Amino acid sequence: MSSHIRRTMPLFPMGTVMKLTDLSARQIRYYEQHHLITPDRSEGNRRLYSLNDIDRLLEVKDLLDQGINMAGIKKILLKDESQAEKLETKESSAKPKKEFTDEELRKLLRKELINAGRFNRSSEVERRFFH
Amino acid sequence: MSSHIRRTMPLFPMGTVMKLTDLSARQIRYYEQHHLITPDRSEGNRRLYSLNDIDRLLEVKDLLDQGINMAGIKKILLKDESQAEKLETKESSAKPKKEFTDEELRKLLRKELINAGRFNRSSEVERRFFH
DNA sequence: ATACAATGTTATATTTTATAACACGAAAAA
DNA sequence: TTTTTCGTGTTATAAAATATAACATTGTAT
Repeated sequence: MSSHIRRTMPLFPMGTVMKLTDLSARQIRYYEQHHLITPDRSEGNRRLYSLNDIDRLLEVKDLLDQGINMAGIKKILLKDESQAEKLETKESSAKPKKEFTDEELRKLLRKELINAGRFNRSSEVERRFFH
Repeated sequence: MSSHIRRTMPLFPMGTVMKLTDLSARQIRYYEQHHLITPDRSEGNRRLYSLNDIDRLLEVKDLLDQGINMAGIKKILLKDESQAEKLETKESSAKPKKEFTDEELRKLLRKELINAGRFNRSSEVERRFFH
């Protein structure tokens, strides 16, 4: 209930997020350009990130480390988001909804990653053996 | 165990701490003058506070709200700290401490900070903001 | 009334962040 | 192979956040 507030509260400036994620400012802003995060702004136009934003950035980093490109990441993360929304509204009207833990969300992600991995495997093979 | 790392990692700049504690920059620096906190510094001399620092600031605030003055607060808070120091030095001399790279420390911290709020009830800040 | 404690306010210097442009290596496309 | 595109680095410039220090203010105790 109030965990939503804590996790969405715009608190952390760029420097803190860079340390927590080991991403460069350039990268973080680039992912924002691609709508993977939408940090709030301070009165003076500085970005303020929430815990959710940082989580998302770490997910993006994971996916990138697995060789998935931005198009794939967008597909995965933004799709998962729309699904979660649908599930939430449906469940909340049906029965007292059960919150997803980050653990469960990550599991969902892994599932989709398998598909993404399959999708990309041939190009990986090409990279390793034909070039 | 590694919660010590998470709670002592210098991460938060002044602005974030002001929001988390509802204290003014003036107040925060004043309490530092009185050695109630000793925040780290960035390469460019900006203060970087840890979760422990923020906890301590909230304690100070509570005590002030109870009408206790700085002298009393110092007595109260610095008393059990000297005890802690004794324990620490005793422990650290007992067994050789394990080496961590900055890289590893951040990774650990990141994990625990992001996942903070699942079982851990040890921190006032976490109780207030991250759970 | 004076002195001190805790905090506010203001001014100035330095650091951090925002924005935008250009650059570059690697991979994809042509 | 040559040309694009992608993801990120780098640099320059402007604005915001922070550091420091001095002086001001309010309340409290002496």
